[in-house]
Amino acid sequence: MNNASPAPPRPDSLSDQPETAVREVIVRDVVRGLYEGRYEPGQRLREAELTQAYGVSRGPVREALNVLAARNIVELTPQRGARLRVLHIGEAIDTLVVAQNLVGLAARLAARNHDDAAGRARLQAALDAHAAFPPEGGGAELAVARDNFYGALTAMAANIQLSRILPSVHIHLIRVQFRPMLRINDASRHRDYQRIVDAVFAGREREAEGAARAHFERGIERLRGLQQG
Amino acid sequence: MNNASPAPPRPDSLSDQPETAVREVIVRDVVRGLYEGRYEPGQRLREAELTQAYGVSRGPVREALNVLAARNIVELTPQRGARLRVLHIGEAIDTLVVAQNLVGLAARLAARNHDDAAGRARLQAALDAHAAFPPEGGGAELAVARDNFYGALTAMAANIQLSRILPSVHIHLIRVQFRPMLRINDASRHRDYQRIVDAVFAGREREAEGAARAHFERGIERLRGLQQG
DNA sequence: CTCCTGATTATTGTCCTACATTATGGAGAC
DNA sequence: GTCTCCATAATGTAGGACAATAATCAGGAG
Repeated sequence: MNNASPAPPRPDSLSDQPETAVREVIVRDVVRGLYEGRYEPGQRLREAELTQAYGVSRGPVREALNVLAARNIVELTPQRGARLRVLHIGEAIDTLVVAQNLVGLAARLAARNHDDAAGRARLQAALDAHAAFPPEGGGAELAVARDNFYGALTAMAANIQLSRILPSVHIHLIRVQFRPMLRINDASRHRDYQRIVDAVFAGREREAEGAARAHFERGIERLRGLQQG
Repeated sequence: MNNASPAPPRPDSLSDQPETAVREVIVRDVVRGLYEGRYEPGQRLREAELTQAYGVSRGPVREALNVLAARNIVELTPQRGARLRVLHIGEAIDTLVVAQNLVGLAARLAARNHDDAAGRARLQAALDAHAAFPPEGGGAELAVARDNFYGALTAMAANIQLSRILPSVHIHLIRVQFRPMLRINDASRHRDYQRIVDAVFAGREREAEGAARAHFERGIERLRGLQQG
């Protein structure tokens, strides 16, 4: 059974573990559903509905809800079930502050590994894919492209814990809720990404970290403005 | 039933959610068991054994395992069950690097809130409790005291996401595995903590962050030495 | 009319049993 | 000695049942 094939093709996802389970299917679909608008923050997730919707029994549904709760996507109150988390603005800012640090760290470490050819290729591909979207482009696919960019960046950082934790920050969920207010256009975001990648490829650690932090700083400032005004 | 009593007493834990469930009892006991040596890394966790040990059915046991997997405490392989995670040295270093950044951030934010009286009190109390242990002191209680220190620090940072994520980094699990190699004595750790607290209380953000980062830097260096040697 | 109280209902938390699916280990063939 | 095939063990899921709790609603006291 020693299959010597080099690497299993898994170009899309950040998940390292081969989660075959139904549970993961549900988890993924809920997250994707948030991107696509099928689910929306605040919505209640009743076990009965989910069992019907996915055609599975309550066991896997409950497990999926637990996973989603662990990832802070749903709020789980003991006898009252699950509800898709609603971020108020303060929490969104908190999230961005944490993400700012972690992505900054990722960029710094990635720059340190700037001679990793596979990492460079993946990062460049993710950047190109992100650029391919039209300025008014789609919601869910763009979100996935952004995830892939951050995934490639953290992969190049070669820090397992970082790869594990950063997705759990769920930057994209902020987007789902605050898209109208943030209105960062795709072009400027792409410029930010490009700047990060340039610094990373050149091995300039501090510049890479700074560029990553600067990108988040804008969103933070904008949300802070909304909070006070 | 609108019980107007102000706040339920929960002074010890970082958990904000009132998890009544059996699941959480198991999760907590496994973590504590790791501190106490009842469980050890690499050990397999069979559902049948856990159902017997805790006197519950497979449902809650499986849910607990999922939660533990989400917190990176157990490794869950699709058809082969759960196993308490074994960190090889590289992963331990990765963990400390991430923790270094996050705790540094926490210290900086805490310093920014240095006028928060309640936060100061809690942090001081945690520091005192940590100091109360004898230099050769107990394992599990000391680990809890350390957790409380970081809990108080992040609480004072007043960043919800940080409070949520930092515990999931599970710095303490490194200790469980690498205690013999690390041999940071309690006195020097306490000095580090004291330095952080001093800077925090004085509101010196950069110094607080630097002190926190320096504390982790030692452990990282030590592990790097082990890795190469 | 409002507020409080008690019963009804909906939903979750847990248990139990059963079966499908998949890894693991060993027996036997070559 | 290596390989194939099968028995065993363990997990993944289904489905039904019941207890416990929260939300809801009806009715009565003031």
